[in-house]
Amino acid sequence: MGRQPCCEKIGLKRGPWTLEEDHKLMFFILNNGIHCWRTVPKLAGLIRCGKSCRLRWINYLRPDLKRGALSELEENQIIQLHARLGNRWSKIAAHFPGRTDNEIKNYWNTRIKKRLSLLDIDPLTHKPIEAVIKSDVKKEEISQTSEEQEKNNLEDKSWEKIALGDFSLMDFRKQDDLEMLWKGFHLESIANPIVERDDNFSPSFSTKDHSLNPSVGETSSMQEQRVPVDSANSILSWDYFNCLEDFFFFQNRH
DNA sequence: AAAATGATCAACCGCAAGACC
DNA sequence: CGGTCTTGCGGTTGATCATTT
Repeated sequence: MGRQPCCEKIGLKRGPWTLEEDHKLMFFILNNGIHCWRTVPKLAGLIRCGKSCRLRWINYLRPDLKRGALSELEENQIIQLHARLGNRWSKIAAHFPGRTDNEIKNYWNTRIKKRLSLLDIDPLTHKPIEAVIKSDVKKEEISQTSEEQEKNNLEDKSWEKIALGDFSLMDFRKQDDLEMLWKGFHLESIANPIVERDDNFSPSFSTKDHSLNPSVGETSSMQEQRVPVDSANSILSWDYFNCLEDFFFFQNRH
C-alpha cells in the first residue's frame, strides 16, 4: 500500500492566495499557534491543504519576514555559503534572519547564477568554467612535469594574494596576465571562506520553533545562536569579483 | 499597438527523515 | 520493529509583469 496523500486534494483550492485567505490564516495562527498543519485549514476555515497553508505562512505571512531585495552583502554571503553548502537552501537561509529558503533559492536561480555565468564561473563548482574543463582533462593525464607544477604554484599564489585583498600583484592593464591568472584560479581551495558549522550550528530556520509562538517570532534566542558569517572568517572578498567585472566591462568598451 | 521573449517569484510536487503508535 | 503520519526540503512549474521586437 502506498503512502496516503498529506490531505484529500479533491475540492481543495489551489493557486494564488486571496487577501481573505491570508487574513483567515494569519488570524488563526496568531490566535492559536500551530500544533498540526493538517488541521490548520479546517480550523481556520480554509479550503486548502495543510501543506499549502504552511508554505504560505513560512514564505509570506510570518511576521518576522524581511521584505525587499537582498543587499549586496547578503548576496555575497549567499555565494560564499553556497560554495560551502551547495544547494542546501534551508541551511543557507538559516544564516539570514527573515529570509526564506524559497526566496534565496529563487534569488540564486534567477540572479546569482547568471552573474557567475557572466564571469565564466561555474555556479555548481564555483570554479572558472575553463578551469573545470581543464581539470577534467587533467584527470586523464598520468603525470605532470615539475616545471609545470612550479608554474601552477605561482599562479595559485597570485590568486591567493588577490583573494586576500592584495591587488599589488595585479596589473589589470594587461589582459594576458589576468587571463593567465584566471585560468589558474581555483576558488574552492583558496577561498574556503566559511567554517563548516553544519553540525554544531543552531537549528535551521525551523518553522516549528517560532510558529508555535508566532508573536514572539525568533528574534531573541534563535538569533543569538546564529553566527555571523560575513567578514570574520571570509578570506575571499566579493570586491575582487566586482573588480574583475569592472575590468572586463572596461576592456569591452575599448 | 500587438506579439514575442525574458525575468521573477509564488506555489506545487514528490521525496525523505523523524516522530509516533 | 514496522507501518503510518507529519513536516521540511529541494526541484520544478506556471502565472504575471516587464522589456524587446
